[in-house]
This record gives sequence, structure tokens and C-alpha cells, in this order.
Amino acid sequence: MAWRRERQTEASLDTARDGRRPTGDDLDYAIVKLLEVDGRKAFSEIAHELNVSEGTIRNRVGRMKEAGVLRIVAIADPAATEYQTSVMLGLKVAQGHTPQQVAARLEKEAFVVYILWVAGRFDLVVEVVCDQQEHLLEFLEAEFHSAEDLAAIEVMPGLRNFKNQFLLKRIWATPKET
Amino acid sequence: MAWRRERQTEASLDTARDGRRPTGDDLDYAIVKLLEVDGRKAFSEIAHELNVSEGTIRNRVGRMKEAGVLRIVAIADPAATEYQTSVMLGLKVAQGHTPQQVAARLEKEAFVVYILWVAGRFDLVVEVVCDQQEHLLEFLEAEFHSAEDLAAIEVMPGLRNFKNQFLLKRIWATPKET
DNA sequence: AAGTGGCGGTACGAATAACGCACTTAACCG
DNA sequence: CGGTTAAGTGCGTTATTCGTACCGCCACTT
Repeated sequence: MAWRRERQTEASLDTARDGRRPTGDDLDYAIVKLLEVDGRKAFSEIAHELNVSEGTIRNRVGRMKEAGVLRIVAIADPAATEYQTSVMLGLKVAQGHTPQQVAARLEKEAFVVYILWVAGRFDLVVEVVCDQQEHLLEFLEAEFHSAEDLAAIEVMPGLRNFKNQFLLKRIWATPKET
Repeated sequence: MAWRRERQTEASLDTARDGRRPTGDDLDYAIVKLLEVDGRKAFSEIAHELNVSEGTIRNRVGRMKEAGVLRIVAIADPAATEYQTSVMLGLKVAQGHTPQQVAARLEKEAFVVYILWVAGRFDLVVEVVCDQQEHLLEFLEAEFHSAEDLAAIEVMPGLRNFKNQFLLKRIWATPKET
């Protein structure tokens, strides 16, 4: 869990009331968990459920949104939504480099929507989504084929997507709100 | 897009006022577009922007949620969230079967969160997410290793996920709200 | 062609929730 | 040990949502 924050000192709060309430990072986590089910759930309700004040929920959610770790969005029916197919890449990391390093590099690229470190034939499985074919080719050339930290690249063009439980490929484009 | 509805008869409404306002299906679509950016946007604001009453937005959103074509959820940043690592499968479809057929079969499985038909070494790239290891093994055995429509399976256990722009792996499980 | 039922939109008061701000508490740091 | 900062809380104000009744339109009935 990367919900770590700095302060871990709130054990006091925990015992402050009977109905144990989440402390520190767990609070953020608990809030997210509730919001994942219903993104419009009232802060006051959440506050009541977690035994904290409404203001706290508001602050935490605001902070998380600000920090970019949380977004509340509408999702239209996957069956009704069409998303462009992408490219799947199977990468073998070159000697002297680590999957982490490569992942760290690729992570920053907007076209890269998914990076998974795996065991087996590849080291990394990466999905790239791009609107225009030209961009894609340029991108592959620049970031993959001419990369020194890769020993082998296998490009598997996406032909059709049958299922995608996550979607939401590029909605993140407009981060500012209100 | 499957935003089609029945009634297309509201052309009258369209011209009823100066600031043209979305008609019929377009209204739903416009609402979704706004909510995709900010899932917590006030109905009253949306109403004002689209030149309809707040109640209408409320009704529409409620109906869409009811119908299951719309969900408003929180999404946590992949980098901050830890989700159990999954298994990536590279599948080669057996002679006499098609990727579509196999995909259609796998699509129904809850553990399967992603299916992509690709060109290259594999026919299908499939991601499986599962809480418990045992379930996963059983599942692989039952649905993949003993499947007749597959010629080859390559299992690539996920070691670590560096980026996942979509997430939302299993949230759809609880469709009802409030 | 009038009657009628259903569906969707609107209006408006009551109930709720969110916001802004001042205040308290607790940790951190010379 | 005070000063400083960051987070949580309480509360009055503002804004939004909810409940409900009403209206208009269309389709279907007889």
C-alpha cells in the first residue's frame, strides 16, 4: 500500500473514541473505498460512517484531488463506449538495466497507459494508446526501438478489444475542475 | 455510441429558446460529458449550463444510473494505490476456433478484466485479476489449460504494476447505490 | 375526436449538504 | 519550552439536493 504518509503518530486518535476510526493513511483509503462505490456520496455521510467531521472529509478529498491521486468521474456504460485499440508491447530489458528503471522512464509518457512487470517471456508488458497512427510510430521509434535499456521489443498491434474492465483511457486529460 | 433513445420528437424544444439546448439523447450525452470531467458537479450547475431545470438533470442522471449506463465513481491514482497483481496471459487460439469465440467465452468470467485481440506472437492478450492465489490456479486450470479452443497458453505472472491509467478493476461489482 | 394514462419536464418549499472561517490540538524544531 | 505549521473541529451561511405536486405532450383506447 502506498497510502503511506508522514505522520503515523495518530494512534492517539484511534483510541480517542469507542467506534474505532481510521487513522492517518487509512482514513484516505477508507474515503476512497466509499467513493469508489458512489462518487457522489455526501461528505457528511462519509464523515458519519468514519467517525470524523465533515470538514475533515472535505479537506482530505480536496487534498487528494489536488495532489492528483483521486478523481471523481462519470463512467458511461462500457458496452456503449468505444475506445480505440492500442498496441501491446512485450519488452525485454537489457543487461545492466532494471525493469523499474525502464518503467520509471516510460511512466511519464502520456501515450503509455499501462505498465506491468511480469515473469516469463517478457520483463514488461506495456500498453500504448494513441489517436493517430503517425504519432504512434514516431513514439515507438523514439521511445522503444532506439532505447538503450531494452534488449528486445515485441509489438503486438491491438486488433480489437473484447473486454476492458477499466477503460477510462485518456479522460485524465483535463485535470482542473470547477 | 449507443445513446439512441426512442423519442426523437423534441425538435420543438430545440428551437423554443435562443441558447439552443440539447435535445433528447443529446441531453444525456451532454450531461455525461460534463460528469466525465467532474463527477461531483452540481446538478444545478449542469442544468444552468444546458438550459434545463435542475430536476431534469436529476431525473436523467437517476435514470441513467438506474439503467446501468452511467456510474459515478472515484478513481485513485495507480501510483498511490496498490491492487493485487494479476496474471497476463498470452493465448494462441487453436485451429478451428476464432479469437472472437474464445473472447466471447472468456468475457463472461469475472476474473477476466481485459481481453485484447492482437497481431503477433499471440492471438489474445488477457489479464486476470483474482484475490486469492488458489482461486487463480483453479481458474487457470479450468478455463485455460483444459480448454479445447486454445493451442498454447503463456502465463506471465504480474510482479508489479507501474502504471495503470484505467484501473477500476472490479468496482462494477456493486451496481446498486444509496 | 374526446377521454385517459403514462412519461418527462418544471416549480417550489423543506431538508441537507457544502463552504468559509475561526478556533483548538498535536507534532515538529530549533 | 515557546513558536510554527499542519490537520481536525464547530458552526453560521450559502447553495444544492430532495420530495412532491403540477403541467404538457404523446399515444392509445373506445
